[in-house]
Amino acid sequence: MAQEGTSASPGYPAGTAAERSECRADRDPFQWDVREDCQVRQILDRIADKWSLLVIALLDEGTLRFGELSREIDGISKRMLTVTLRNLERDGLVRRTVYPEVPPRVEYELTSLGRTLLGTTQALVTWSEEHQDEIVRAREEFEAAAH
Amino acid sequence: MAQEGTSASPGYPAGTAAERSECRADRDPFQWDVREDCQVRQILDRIADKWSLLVIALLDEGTLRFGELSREIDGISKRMLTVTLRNLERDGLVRRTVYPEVPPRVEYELTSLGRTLLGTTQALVTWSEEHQDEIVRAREEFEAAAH
DNA sequence: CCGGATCCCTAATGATACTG
DNA sequence: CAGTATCATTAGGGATCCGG
Repeated sequence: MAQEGTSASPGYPAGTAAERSECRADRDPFQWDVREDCQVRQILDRIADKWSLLVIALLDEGTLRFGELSREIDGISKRMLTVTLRNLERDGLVRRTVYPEVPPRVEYELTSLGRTLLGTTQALVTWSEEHQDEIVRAREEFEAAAH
Repeated sequence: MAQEGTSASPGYPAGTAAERSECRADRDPFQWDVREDCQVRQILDRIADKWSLLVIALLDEGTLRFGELSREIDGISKRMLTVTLRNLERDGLVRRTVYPEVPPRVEYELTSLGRTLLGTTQALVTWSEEHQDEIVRAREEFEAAAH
């Protein structure tokens, strides 16, 4: 338990308070802060993650159990699903509810914060669907050009 | 040259034609295809990439040279910038122009296809900026709960 | 100045076995 | 069922040197 998660769990450089406050400073106004230790970068790294995007998009449909997510997301391992869900829970995007039954049941759903992300993630998915042909074509051309 | 790129270059399973055609099949209509070998998943993996997002967002401002990108994106190495740019070029999102001068000059800009992604990537960045406080708070609560 | 090719190391991820 | 712990693997990414 020392290198889990897309980023380390407790992590972040010690004294980030000062850095955080001047986070958006001394750059031209049209550009957002791209510094590595910036909140935005860290959040982006979590959201724009291979599995996180899929989980969020799936939870659009409503509450799902661990096993359901596991089956829906082709190729994810139990481990990565756990890690991904924990990170999302940690960031307040997903709520985890344990029902003290036997056999145990655990349900996941988007929080209201998580739901504010839905539009954007869906936009990404939609974009991918709409442009996959163009991209495939571009790849073929690129390959053909024998760069 | 055998393990570069966010995904392998020539890659993709051999006979994907059949799979591709039935790609969106036998699932409920409200759900997109999440299969690992699906185009959408592969494209998503490329777009939702730590560096790709940053590069695309930066190229919003216009044409940039390799060195400029390198300096703007805090923490990226020459190598990863090269790899990222080549992937984006390969997918037809970025155009690379070499000027046969000495010293050489290479410029990168979004293609029209790449520009169709801008709205979405910016939305992601904006979302992150707007909600960073909530997320930081959620993390602190989560940590406090000593889960 | 813009990268390509290599070497190398660490972090990320998969597989498996175990538990409440 | 829903994880956790451990081990093994590998792919991501940095450093460096080289060529155009």
